[in-house]
Amino acid sequence: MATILDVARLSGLSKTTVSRVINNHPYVSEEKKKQVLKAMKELGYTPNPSARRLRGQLTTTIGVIVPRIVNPFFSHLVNSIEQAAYKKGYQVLIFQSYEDKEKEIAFLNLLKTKQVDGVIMTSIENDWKMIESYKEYGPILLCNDYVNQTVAPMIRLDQSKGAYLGGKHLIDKGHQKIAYCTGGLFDEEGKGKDRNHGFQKALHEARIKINPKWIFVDQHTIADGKQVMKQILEMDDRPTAIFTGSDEVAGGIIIEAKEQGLAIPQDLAVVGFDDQPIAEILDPKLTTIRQPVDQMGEKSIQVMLNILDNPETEIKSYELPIELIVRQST
Amino acid sequence: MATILDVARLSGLSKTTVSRVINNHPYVSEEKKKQVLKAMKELGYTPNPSARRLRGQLTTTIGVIVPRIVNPFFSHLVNSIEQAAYKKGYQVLIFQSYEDKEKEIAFLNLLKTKQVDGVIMTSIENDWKMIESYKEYGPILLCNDYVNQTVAPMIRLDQSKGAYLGGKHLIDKGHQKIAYCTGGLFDEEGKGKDRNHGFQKALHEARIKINPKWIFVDQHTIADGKQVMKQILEMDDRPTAIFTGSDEVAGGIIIEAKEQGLAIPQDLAVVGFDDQPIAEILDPKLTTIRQPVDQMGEKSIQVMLNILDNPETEIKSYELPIELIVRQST
DNA sequence: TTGTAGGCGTTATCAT
DNA sequence: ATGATAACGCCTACAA
Repeated sequence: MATILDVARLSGLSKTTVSRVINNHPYVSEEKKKQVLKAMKELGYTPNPSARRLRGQLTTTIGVIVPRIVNPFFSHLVNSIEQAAYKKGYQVLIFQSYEDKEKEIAFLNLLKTKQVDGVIMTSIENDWKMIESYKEYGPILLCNDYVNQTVAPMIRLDQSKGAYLGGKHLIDKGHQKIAYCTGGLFDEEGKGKDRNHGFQKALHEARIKINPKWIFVDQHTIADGKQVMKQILEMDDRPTAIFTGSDEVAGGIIIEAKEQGLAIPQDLAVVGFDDQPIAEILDPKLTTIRQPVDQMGEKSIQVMLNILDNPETEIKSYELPIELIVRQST
Repeated sequence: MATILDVARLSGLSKTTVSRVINNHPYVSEEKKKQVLKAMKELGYTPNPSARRLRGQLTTTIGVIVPRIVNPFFSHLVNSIEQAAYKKGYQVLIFQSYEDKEKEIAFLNLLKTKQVDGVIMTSIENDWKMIESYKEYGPILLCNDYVNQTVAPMIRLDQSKGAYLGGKHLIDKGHQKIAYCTGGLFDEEGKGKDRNHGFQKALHEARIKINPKWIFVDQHTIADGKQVMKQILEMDDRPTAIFTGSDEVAGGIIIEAKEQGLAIPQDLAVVGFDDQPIAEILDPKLTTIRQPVDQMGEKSIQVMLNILDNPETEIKSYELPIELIVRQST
């Protein structure tokens, strides 16, 4: 592996001059610059990022933490972040936390050791206090997931509004018996509480009481959705509509419902969340809440680079529009 | 950021001793070991990977190149690779080439500069000759995509057989007018040629002539599939079945066909490729060729670590089983 | 069993 | 405009 010294030797100049050329510093004559460039090419020279980082340079790398990349919502989010970063000359390091606290911390350590200039977290596993302690090593930005106070720059969606829109839509369609399905819990304080609030608000406004039997928590996958549908089928008193926390769960519900001979939306209206590709693939096509993934990525990078450039930037929270997409499942 | 020197000072010992503790070397008394561990914890010390890499250590990091992570096939493949790597204490660096030659090379440079111990390529954009020149810096393993000679360890599937199975299945179902849809070209030598061969073989055996009008090249997405279906509908002489290069394209075809009032499989039988989650979501469920993603990841890591451990290992190619999954779309 | 010193490749500082 | 040198944090001969 060729080093800067090799280039220096071959071009008959000093390491310093070579370094100047590499980094586009001034005070290098055109002539010597050419010599250096030629030597670099001849040797197939590539600067060693480890040495650069060790030397304390910016890494032009941003870390992104997602729970799991196989979740289409996150793979699209990562993609949009990466695209935006690339345009600005930044690389992206993708890391899956698998919803594991320790893995999350392990990744945050990259910030400490200057492997990345900043970290974008699309989900939070540890307590914020734990994560906060890493802020001194570099900016941490929250995209998608968020905490309550504005303790870090956040790119967020009004999840509460999203759930409200979904619930309201079902009510407007004449439903009174509405089930609810979340990836989190139905606690006052747990994961997914904002969506819970929004949903509750919609029902409350219409003076509809929530039936606890129709609340399903910790549901994530297509398989989970099928399971939920099976449970519903066994009930004496069944809901006529269901609001879910993800398009995938909604998909599972629809598939299983059809399998069991139910008609969607006549026998059961279904609302998803995310507007993933699957929403248009399902038959009937899924009514869902659209999360503006591309904008989220774009904005995250914009804010992150801004902070990197100007560390004194005020910490702000940005809210992106979330909207209801009505299709055939309601 | 605390360094090894800080730990040494706090524990009243030398850098060497601290290093020994970090790396679990022998010849450290229990007592001093405890002191060191205590100091490390107190300072929140994390070794700096850049310094380690610069020093020429193994990085316990493996790079994976995929064309695009939003493609579910690749996100699942990456996932399985990462899972397998994690079990062995390795990290995975994910990189998207976006089917761009330069980006691919940029990533291969990480090998040169010892950022990763080895690279797993799930797709190849540049000529093999170009890529081969990076082999001197570390092992390059081909997983999924492959070249013709055994010039590198390869984990591959018999794509030709897969396409043959798909074509044969349609023929067995009584079809004579079979269309073909590929993500590559229909050349003798281009991308996707193995599948082309397999498909051609199946038809050839049944003495069916291929109708060039029914060949669609460079098709990748759901939108592409819809487009293909539209083209078919405009034909006077329509195929009664279609074999596609991906479940997504197949999905687009099915969605559009239903939209236009065609019945699947009565009016058009459809075979996909990959057996992605979407295959079971589609209605009717998709008959497709299953690629054993989990096994591919597992095997790739196994072979990679083996080579890392023992660089003289013979270069071999491993073939994993590919199979036809019959569902409702045929 | 423990410590000293040198070097990995780079860039910033300070000469010249 | 160019060059010598120190320093980033770590590991490992070598010495004690």
